[in-house]
Amino acid sequence: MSLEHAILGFLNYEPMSGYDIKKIVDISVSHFWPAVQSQIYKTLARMEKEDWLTVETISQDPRPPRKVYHLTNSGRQELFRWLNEPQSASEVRLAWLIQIFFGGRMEDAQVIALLEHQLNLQRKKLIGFTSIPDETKQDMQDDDPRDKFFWMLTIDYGVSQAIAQVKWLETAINTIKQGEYHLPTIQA
Amino acid sequence: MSLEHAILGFLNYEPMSGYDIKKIVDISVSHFWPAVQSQIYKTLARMEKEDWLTVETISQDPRPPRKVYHLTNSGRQELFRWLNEPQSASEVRLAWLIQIFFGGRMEDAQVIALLEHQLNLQRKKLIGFTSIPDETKQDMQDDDPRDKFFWMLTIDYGVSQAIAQVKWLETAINTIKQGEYHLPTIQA
DNA sequence: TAGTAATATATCACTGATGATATATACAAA
DNA sequence: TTTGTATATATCATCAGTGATATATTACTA
Repeated sequence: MSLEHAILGFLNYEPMSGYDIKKIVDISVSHFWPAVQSQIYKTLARMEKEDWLTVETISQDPRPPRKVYHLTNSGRQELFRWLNEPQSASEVRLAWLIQIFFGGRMEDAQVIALLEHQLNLQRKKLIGFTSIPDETKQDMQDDDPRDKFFWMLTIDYGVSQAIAQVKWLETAINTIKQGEYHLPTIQA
Repeated sequence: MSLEHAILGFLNYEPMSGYDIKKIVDISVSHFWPAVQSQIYKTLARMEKEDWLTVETISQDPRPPRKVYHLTNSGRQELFRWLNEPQSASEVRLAWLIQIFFGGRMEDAQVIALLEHQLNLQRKKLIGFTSIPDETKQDMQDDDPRDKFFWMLTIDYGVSQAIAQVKWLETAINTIKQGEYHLPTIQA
């Protein structure tokens, strides 16, 4: 239910339409909290019922009217209540790792192919991350430098996790290629 | 929909009841694909309808009968079809990172508290990971060494991701404490 | 002796998220 | 000229997953 709170956070910057929110979600938080359009619209409707938002309908005939959402005091309160609430463990679902888990029943070559596929995906992700700042430099010109700092911090998180994953994938591939079925050394 | 395929994988080891599957999921794949009991039972029922499984009902009156599920040829085919299918990007949803994203609208102390909370969670996770092999050593005695190798590989993945996260959290906390709002250096 | 953990399954309301479809206009590029 | 993209919203079937509740016995333990 954190999409609600992400939306509260964005509307705390400035009033926006569902369309605006979809765009900003895509370029900012989507790498750790994706949201499709239908989910955003449904959530906005629910939030309005909860009196966290008010709608300002700006008709622009004959185009569909812009429904610009504004944060209410109640909504702002809910945002800051939630920002103080420690969140429990992060949710992760890795279908590809289920495949690796059952790698014992596959040929080496097949497992390696799956790992190399993930390696490609992670490398592409890394390229995507490093290109985000350039793409959005224009939009971020007038942003608060403190807001910008935390934005960049979340990108840095994605980068560091992707790098760790690339390294793990490379090691795993090499271990299998060398035919060394020693248990990987676990050290914290 | 990968719970289905995880179940196919486990039943490929040997026939099991829903109860057995719940137990083995908890100690093996739950750190990257958690499943509650109701979800497992619902999925088993669906899989039986799809003819991927057959049920052998072993009555043990007056206790509820054990419904032992067996993989069919069709189910085994589906398992190996899926094991060959490259999976797309991994799903991640990190509510706490949404909070950090909006850290610009919080006091430093508050953001640091949130980061330290995550640091604790990750450190506990690491301790949990390193203790898994001891806990399950008995159960794994008679396991295939190749199966065991890939099991340990997935644990190693969790460990490496957790270590990377701990390092990132420590760095982020220090950066904020030093009041240095320089953008973190992104380097791939 | 009372409590609780383990064994084993069944079912249901709910919700977050997905994916598809629909409508309608303006404008730029091929 | 047609195709695609951007603007902007609406709705719906479907599903995976959660959480709660229910039943019923055995066996251990405080």
